[in-house]
Amino acid sequence: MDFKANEKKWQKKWDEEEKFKAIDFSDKQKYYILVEFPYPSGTGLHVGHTPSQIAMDIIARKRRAEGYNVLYPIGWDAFGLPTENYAIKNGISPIKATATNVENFTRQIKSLGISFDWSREINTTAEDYYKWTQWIFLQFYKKGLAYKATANINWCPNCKIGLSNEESEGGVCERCGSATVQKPKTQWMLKMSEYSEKLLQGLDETNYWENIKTMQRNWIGKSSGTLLHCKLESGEGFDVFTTCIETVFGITYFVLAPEHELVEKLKDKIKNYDEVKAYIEKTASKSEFERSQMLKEKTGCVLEGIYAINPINGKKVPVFIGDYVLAGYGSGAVMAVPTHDQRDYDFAKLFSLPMIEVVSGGDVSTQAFEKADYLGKGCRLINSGEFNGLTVEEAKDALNSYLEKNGLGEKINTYKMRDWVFSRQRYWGEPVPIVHCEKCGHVPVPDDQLPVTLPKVESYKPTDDGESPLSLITDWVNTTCPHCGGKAKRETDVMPNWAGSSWYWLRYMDPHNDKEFASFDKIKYWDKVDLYNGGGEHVTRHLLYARFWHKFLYDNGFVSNSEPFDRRVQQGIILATDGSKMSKSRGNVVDPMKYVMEYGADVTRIAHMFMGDYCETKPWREDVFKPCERLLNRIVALGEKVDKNISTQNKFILAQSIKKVSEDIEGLKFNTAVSQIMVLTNALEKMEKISEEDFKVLLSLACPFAPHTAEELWQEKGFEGRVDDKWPTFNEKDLVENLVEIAVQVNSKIVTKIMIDPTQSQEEILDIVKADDIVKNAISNKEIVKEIYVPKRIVNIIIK
RNA sequence: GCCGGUGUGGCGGAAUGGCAGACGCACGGGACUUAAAAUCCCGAGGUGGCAACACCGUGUGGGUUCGACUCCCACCACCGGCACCA
Repeated sequence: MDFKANEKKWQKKWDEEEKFKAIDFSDKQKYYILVEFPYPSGTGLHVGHTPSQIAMDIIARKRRAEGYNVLYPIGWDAFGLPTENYAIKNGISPIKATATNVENFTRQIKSLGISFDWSREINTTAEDYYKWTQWIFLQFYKKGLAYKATANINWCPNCKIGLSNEESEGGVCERCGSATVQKPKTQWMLKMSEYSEKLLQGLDETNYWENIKTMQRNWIGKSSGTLLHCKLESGEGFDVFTTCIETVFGITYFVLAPEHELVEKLKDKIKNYDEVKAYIEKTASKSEFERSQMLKEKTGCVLEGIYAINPINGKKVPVFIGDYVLAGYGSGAVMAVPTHDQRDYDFAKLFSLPMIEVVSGGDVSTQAFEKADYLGKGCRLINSGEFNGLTVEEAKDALNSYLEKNGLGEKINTYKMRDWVFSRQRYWGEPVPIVHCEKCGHVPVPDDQLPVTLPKVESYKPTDDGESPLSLITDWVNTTCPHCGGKAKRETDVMPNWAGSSWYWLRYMDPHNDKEFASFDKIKYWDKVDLYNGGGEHVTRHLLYARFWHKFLYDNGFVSNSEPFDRRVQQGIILATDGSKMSKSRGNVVDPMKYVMEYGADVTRIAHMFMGDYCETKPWREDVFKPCERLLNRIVALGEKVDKNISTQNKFILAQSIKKVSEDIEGLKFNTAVSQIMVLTNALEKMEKISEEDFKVLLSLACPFAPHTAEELWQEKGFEGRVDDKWPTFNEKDLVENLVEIAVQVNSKIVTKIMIDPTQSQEEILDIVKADDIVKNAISNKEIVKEIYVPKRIVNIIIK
């Protein structure tokens, strides 16, 4: 068969008959499969995209054959830096570049025979899409969850440009290689922290892989502890957060983050303010890179003349600032107990500060005796006044109630997860739909004026002060206030790349709706994404952002379910053939289209799946293409052996294959599913003639992997209907072979192998085994202590 | 440092606690061919042996069990994520 010609033929036919169109409100049970939509880069489809698209296509095709109404959509996550940079460099508009790339991607994906419902194609850069991205942003704004605040951006002092985290990995500018610094800038933020607990709890409602849940839990980083209300000698109050309130008697000093508001307030009382100021400035100018270099090396500065009172015992202790205390976590201040916290210990050594041991059972002469060392070991408090003698666990409770009763503290939870910096100083993104009016302040653009479209300028340049390129397009920036009609300026920041992907699965449900982002009825019908496939790198980014938006929409009555995705799975990363990372700069990127051209889509699809475990990281291999091509050719050749007049002689292997292939597809074990198709093919090849049933089962099982060839052979043989009309089933009783070889062990060593009828009773089988000459010989004159029979597998006779 | 994951022939990889190495690749031998490619058949974990066979084998060391790649404990190596989170 000419695979390639055949593939074109079927792809055209599928297109014409809209075979893969998902039907809203169909009576069939719905099944929603989602792959992360690609970023249409200029380099075309690569092997980072193809395995997941093929794998999910296999599941989609199986589900359709099983009678489901499958939604398997595709679209483009097209805002982003590469396109913007490409556009700047070549002086063409990103819109044009995107259109070209999308066209290219579409052609490539279609050539693989992926059964996407193209009628639902979306593009995050289309005005009728980002209109709704902006609309959702405004819902956040109206609920007080979008606000402006000063946050740091990665700034390259050499290029004079703000960089994304990806562009400044390791604290180095991707463009020029110089060290980046943190530059404060007023930016839009989304109050994601408010959803910490909901995002954490919601994981229990999902069927994500356990490791994905764990990663998100760690990222959210909940910890329970005590907020201790403290006072300075001079009366000013401040809070510290601690998870070890049992050590409160061991406080010998406090440390504030350099950015702590109290420092500025105390300016006049701090005797060494010059020194303090210098330290603060030094901290601020430290780049991410420097900070990571300095890791664990403590620095700090005492606030001379400032003392704080330990609320538990009224003791007066000094106050420091130190950059090991993070402004953004807890209350930005810590109580320091050097005996029971290694960081405090290091700091105390540096400044020769006193130490008080308050939990017994450790040795604090050379290092701290930390909570990981003492928790759950029955250690008791010392040097802690009336709390002496309590175990750590008892002391926690006792101290918390004492503090609460006396208004000195309360139990709280804190989270590592921060609010989301939602501004980018870029061109190619969704404009933030806010207008700045001198009189009215921030004014949201009214719904009927959405979308705020990007100005279609011929060229634009990055600014040299860190502002968005949009700020230079004055025609666009100057506008009128929707509220008072006076002069106003548009917000020039755009949204981050993650915005468009934070709700796209909802748009697929109703992609052409111009009244709402998607109708509630359709959202209710399609419900959760049943199976969501994506990359591991998105677990703490996109996947978390998406859940956040979805939960917000749920809380405001726009969607029907509080979690967007039911099952989340990950494909393994494909490495270069030598096991190194694939990258453009190394020039080792594999182009899957090369294989489609050489072998055709079906062989390429099977080869992708046969390469190894779908979920494991693995190098790309070429040596799987030949055997997969051979497999297809052998299946084609088997067609010649089909004899209408015979019935199957292969009940067992057919049943076994249906079971194995079905289960393996469900379990994402595509490699072993292919193996089983090979096993079945091998078995059928050994036959002189095969029945129609034999061949039909083979084609049906092969269809998700090699749909074009399966369709064609089905038609060629004149079988009824289409190959994927139904998924084959089997009878349990066919799974039982009438003769099985079992191993016979004496004292757990194999002595022989015997053919038995597995339907016989254990007694009968043991009798047959013991009648065997070799076995007889092995157990002669010995006492049989125990006999073990594992059905269809093994007999073990224990003798003494 | 913390949290995940992985470790099996020359290679990719299979194995509900039950015959380790399915299915393939590469390899060797053979058939077809003037020859090659393609295709087909046979062989094959390692060591020793002409052989039957024996011994050794799933990162390392222990343990549980009639029986362990699989379960438990300790450790090593590699990969991924987080990382001064109070």
